[in-house]
Amino acid sequence: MPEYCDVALPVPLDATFTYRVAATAPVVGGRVLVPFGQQRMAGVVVKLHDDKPAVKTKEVLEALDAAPLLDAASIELAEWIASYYLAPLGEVFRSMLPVMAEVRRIREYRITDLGHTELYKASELGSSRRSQRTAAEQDAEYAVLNHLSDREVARETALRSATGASRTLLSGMLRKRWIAWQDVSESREQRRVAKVVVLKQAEGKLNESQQTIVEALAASGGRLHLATLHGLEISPSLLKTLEKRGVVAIEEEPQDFHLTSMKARKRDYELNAEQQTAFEHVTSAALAEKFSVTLLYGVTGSGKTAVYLAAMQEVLAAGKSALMLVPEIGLTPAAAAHLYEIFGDEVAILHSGLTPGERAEQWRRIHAGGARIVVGTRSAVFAPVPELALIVVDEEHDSSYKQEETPRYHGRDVAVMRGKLAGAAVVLGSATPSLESFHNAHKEKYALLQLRERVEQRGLPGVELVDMKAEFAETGEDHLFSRKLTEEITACLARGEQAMILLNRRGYSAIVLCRSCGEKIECVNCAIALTHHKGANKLECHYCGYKRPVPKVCPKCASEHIYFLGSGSEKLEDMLQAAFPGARIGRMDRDTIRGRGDFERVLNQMHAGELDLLVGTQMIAKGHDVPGVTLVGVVGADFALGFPDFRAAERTFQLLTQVAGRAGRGETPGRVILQTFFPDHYAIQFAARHDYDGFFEKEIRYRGWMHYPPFSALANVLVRSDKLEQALRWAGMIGRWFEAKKVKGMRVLGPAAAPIVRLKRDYRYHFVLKSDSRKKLNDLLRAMLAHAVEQKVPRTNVIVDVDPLSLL
DNA sequence: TCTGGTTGATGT
DNA sequence: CATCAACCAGAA
Repeated sequence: MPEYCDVALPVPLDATFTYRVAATAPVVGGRVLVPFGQQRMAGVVVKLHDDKPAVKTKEVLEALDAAPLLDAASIELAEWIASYYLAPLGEVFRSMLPVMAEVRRIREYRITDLGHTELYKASELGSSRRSQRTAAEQDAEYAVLNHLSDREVARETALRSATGASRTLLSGMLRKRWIAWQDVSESREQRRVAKVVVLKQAEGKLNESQQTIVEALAASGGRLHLATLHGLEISPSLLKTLEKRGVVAIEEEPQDFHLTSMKARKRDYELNAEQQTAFEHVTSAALAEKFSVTLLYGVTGSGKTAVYLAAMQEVLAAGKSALMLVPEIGLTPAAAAHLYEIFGDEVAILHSGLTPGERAEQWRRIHAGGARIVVGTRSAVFAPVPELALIVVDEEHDSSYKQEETPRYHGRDVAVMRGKLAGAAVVLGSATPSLESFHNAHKEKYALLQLRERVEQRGLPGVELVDMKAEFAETGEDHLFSRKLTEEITACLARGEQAMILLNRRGYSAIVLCRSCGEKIECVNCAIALTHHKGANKLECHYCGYKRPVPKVCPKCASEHIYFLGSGSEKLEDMLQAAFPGARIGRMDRDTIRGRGDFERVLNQMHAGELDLLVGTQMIAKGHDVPGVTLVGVVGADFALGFPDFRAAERTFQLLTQVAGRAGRGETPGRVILQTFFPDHYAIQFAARHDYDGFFEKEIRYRGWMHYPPFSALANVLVRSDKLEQALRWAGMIGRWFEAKKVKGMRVLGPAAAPIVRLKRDYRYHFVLKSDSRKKLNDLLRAMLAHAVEQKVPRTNVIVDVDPLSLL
């Protein structure tokens, strides 16, 4: 047995740690519980060896897995992510393995000699007070000392509930050395147990109802879940009696992971000619047992999902596995129900609503081979399915695939790398492919499949542009919706049809302004104007969540002339209700949709025809068919075009195309009224014509001129500190280092104030790096981080974002 | 990231 | 001289 193991721990350190192997043998790709500083942590073993390290080693406390959780390809994938995105390996594993959370954090306290002395002194001296500490505080401390003096140790949770001591109080006592603590965290078998009734002997006299139970048990092989028997309306006392007589026994067994006992029921999709071609291509790629990437570019409503599902059925039938990634909001309970219907218990659905425990349970089930079809959001790309043949990334352009915290990976790109390592087919699908993916298809790095027709020969909706500048000039009034849109909504309602209205901004009004002194009311933590939320009667920061009451007078000059400018979805709803008093209006934005259930509920109301109008933010644009919607109004979706972001045009085009695609999903053709302040902008023009190819041609040329992706590798380096002076100093220091480096083929822009210069109390400065070579970029970033750490900048205060989607 | 030790400011 | 937050180093 090797003597040492190298362990990747979930801390922001670019290193693995070497431990001595103890009695239980760790395995590469399995977890171990190890002491780390004062704490215990679970980490992943990446190497077993006999090289005595230079540093002193501690011993592994416990090997948590007898068999690897991660195979060689998964470890390689993790290492690729760590290297590509410059993230610590241990943090990558934490994202990959929900079972990393299966450690129960326990801290035990005990009283020290000093603490005993203090307690003794207190009893001797009675109530005398030695210091200015409050009596209440002193009493609380003695309560803790008394509690601890009665026993060897006490767990933190027990101690605190028994004495009511706060965390601050305990840390104060630790400083005075009256008490001491120890981390005794242990692995926790997260598995739920189920009670099972086992038939022991069927002989003997039984009454009728007892006989029923025994027969039921015998019929199902002598074992039945208690829950199943309860379902048959059998009284608990009856079972008790049988148990006492030794006829049955009630045992506990690890909960079976099957959430449903539905069998996969193959469904025949009716595919049109284009879909059929795509289906055949995807299926043969998936069963070819070699790596390939296909971009499935199909207009909204062309039936991409049917192609994926049909291909996944073939994969399943061939005894292999498939993964499907969907954007954050894409997994409604109805969609899940449909998946269960066709894949039965072969599908695992990983949505954002799962608790860590449920997530771990699903992970184990997949790992054990219990589900060969996995559908989920970003992190589902790591699902440990055996014999992976196909990975589908639906809506591959969607920004929710980018993780905005370490490790800052892109789910689509990880999917491609995983496909490469596993020798699987990867299918990227979208009606508005990202520039990167379409470019790759052009260069024939990816195969390209197109679906040009909507299913059932439905046409794409006609789009009419309304120039809001002209509208204002003509009416002399600043209305949220134009005369044209009002007219169309009126007509739509009169026909008894439904409409969706998009305003891509939350809240009531965007800015609160004092007319006297010009003061904008900003967040206390961020350099951001607060948004007025009328319903909640609060001003809210959309970045850090800070809330404050609506002021009656200006906080700066006490003037009463406070104005509310700009409009959000909340105001739009109000205005529409005022303009169309009879209409039933629903709203969909982060303020009205709290859980997945809310999303589903509003969608159902739309389907049932209980709503006439649905207003909302981009949430309403994301791929859900409501056949009754014949009109889509875009009140505001082009704000981004006013900002200096090289992806603004792409994002706006995608949003407009997606939302326009919501119209005319049923029999009746749809119509789109697109209000804009930039009627001549190419993103608007091409979106209005449903001309993705035209947009791509124009945008790709711009990217080329400007050396932006996909023609360069991009990274954003953000330096942050809660002290302005320190942020500036660190940014300056790193800036000078970049300056001195001057790598050929690399451009470093900055340091510059980040677009949001203060966010969540931190001051932020950033650099944008462009490179003609991925390797050069990666090397430079690596060297920069090493330099920053050397210069004592904490690792977490320099954030490297490779392939950033936004430069915030 | 978390923790503990050191240090310098604040205060009795 | 005690107390406390701010700063920093180290984790195997």
